[in-house]
Amino acid sequence: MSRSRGCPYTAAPGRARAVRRRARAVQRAHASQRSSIGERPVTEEKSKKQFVEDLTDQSDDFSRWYTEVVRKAQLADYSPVRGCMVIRPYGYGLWEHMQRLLDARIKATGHQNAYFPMLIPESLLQLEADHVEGFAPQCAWVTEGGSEKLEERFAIRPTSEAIIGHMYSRWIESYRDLPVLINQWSNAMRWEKVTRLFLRTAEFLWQEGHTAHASARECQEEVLRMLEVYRDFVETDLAIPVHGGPKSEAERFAGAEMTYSIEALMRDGKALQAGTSHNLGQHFAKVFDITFQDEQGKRQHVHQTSWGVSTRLIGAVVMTHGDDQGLRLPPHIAPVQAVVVPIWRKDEDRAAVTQFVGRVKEAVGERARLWVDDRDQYTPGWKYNEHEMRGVPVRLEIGPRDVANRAVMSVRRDNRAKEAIPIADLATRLPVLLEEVQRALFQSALAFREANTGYANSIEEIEAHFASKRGFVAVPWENDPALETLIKERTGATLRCVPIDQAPFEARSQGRRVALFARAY
RNA sequence: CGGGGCGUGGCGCAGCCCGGUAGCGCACCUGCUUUGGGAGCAGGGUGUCGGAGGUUCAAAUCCUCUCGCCCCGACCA
Repeated sequence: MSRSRGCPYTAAPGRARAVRRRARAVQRAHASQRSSIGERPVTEEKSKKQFVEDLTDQSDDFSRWYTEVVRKAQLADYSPVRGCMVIRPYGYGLWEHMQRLLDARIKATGHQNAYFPMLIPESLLQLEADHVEGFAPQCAWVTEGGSEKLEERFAIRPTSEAIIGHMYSRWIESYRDLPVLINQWSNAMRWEKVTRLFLRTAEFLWQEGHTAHASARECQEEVLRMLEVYRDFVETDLAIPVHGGPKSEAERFAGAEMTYSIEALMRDGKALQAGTSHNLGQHFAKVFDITFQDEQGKRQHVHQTSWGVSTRLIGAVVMTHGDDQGLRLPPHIAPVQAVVVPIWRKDEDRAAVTQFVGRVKEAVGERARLWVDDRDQYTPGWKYNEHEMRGVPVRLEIGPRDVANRAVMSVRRDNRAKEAIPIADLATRLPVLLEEVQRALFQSALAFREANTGYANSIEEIEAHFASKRGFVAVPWENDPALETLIKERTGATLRCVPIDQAPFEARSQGRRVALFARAY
């Protein structure tokens, strides 16, 4: 038969089975005081079998769990350059699906893709004072070309407002040129002191949208439109519930008039900013001289927005859905949606199973991203663990018994529910099953967030909450920078955003608008 | 950027205190038996001990510097 070689996501050599008993024991001792918010009550009941043996439990050391799972599932690896990472095919596959789904939404809202250069002259960066103050310390600089020292050094883009502002000033003359709605998919670099795979790396991949509008009203509409695009994308395709809304002045993007974000809650109870949308007002228009003639022939500065999400979203997926057995990937972005594990004992079985697997592939066709794991050197049990660790949403076991029944045994990754699916039903049942997994992941993340959202009316109550717990705390809020600073000093929690959708808090807020506070990544 | 920890075959580690021919498990290769929750036996290959200097007859081991990773804090997307 034709072996399904060339699956880009094939696992490499397995991992050591030896459990580091001693090391684990030490870790547990150290971790026992830790907040156990990320721990599900049932985890203790692992009864007889540890399905995946060599992964640190989330409740033992969440950071360690994260790093291990990212590397063992082969999402990414460290590079020789400090703070940079190599995104491996399985991780890049996630990114490609995110790109595909988000790009479609960006285009559907009228934007076009373009590409601006990575090198930004220092003089351009310096034009906007807040902007340069925010980013200069984080810039990597190019000072030489070949063997010649450059007259002016270039920053490797930390973000592209400057270069894009420069170009827009040349492209925009009339109100008829507006709005300009451009997005770019690119890399960016920020010289970070502390880095974590995906969450904060020196170089990262992202998209950055940059738009210019004739009016402030239109500009603000764009800001909120894109925030909503992000919310919908992250909730629908990544199955991560988020709160979206404006940030405080303290958390604002360098050079922006107002910053909006979507905020997600990770399983260790820390918040993660998953996307941002900025109203840049006319700051950049003024310093880059981006003007247009309006219908009355009057010269005006444009109003601008910028918005972005990055490969950090991969980290968000890992930390929102992952459990002690490894990743749990949302089917919409899973590089492999269903893995087929063939099983046989005798040669006759093998032939029959192989033939049946071929029919299964045919039946599924393009309805799901299927991979037949027919690698000979691993046992079925080994493959089960491997694919669970890598988060494949559905496993299809096919052995002699299934061939006899003309069915496959499906097992969901999220809850291990088993179901025999007759081959005749597979084409319709599998896509539905994948949608069920997608929804279940969202629901469980939502339930987790609700269980980890508190409510506080005073600094004392906020302190009391963070003394023993993590998660979000909703606080009735009217812009109060002093209180915000106090909360940060006393609890380490920052104002994540003031949710636009206040419905989840109404029951307890008595009509008062709340802001969300949390310790954050 | 401060405090702590760790760098030894592909991975996980022992050896370091007390200097003396570099080891174990897994993985990998070959063969046979296996395959419904990380298979078994037999044989085999694998190391500039993170890097640079120093001390010494001799350094994985002692000293100095340096690079990287992890954790906790401060700072920032």
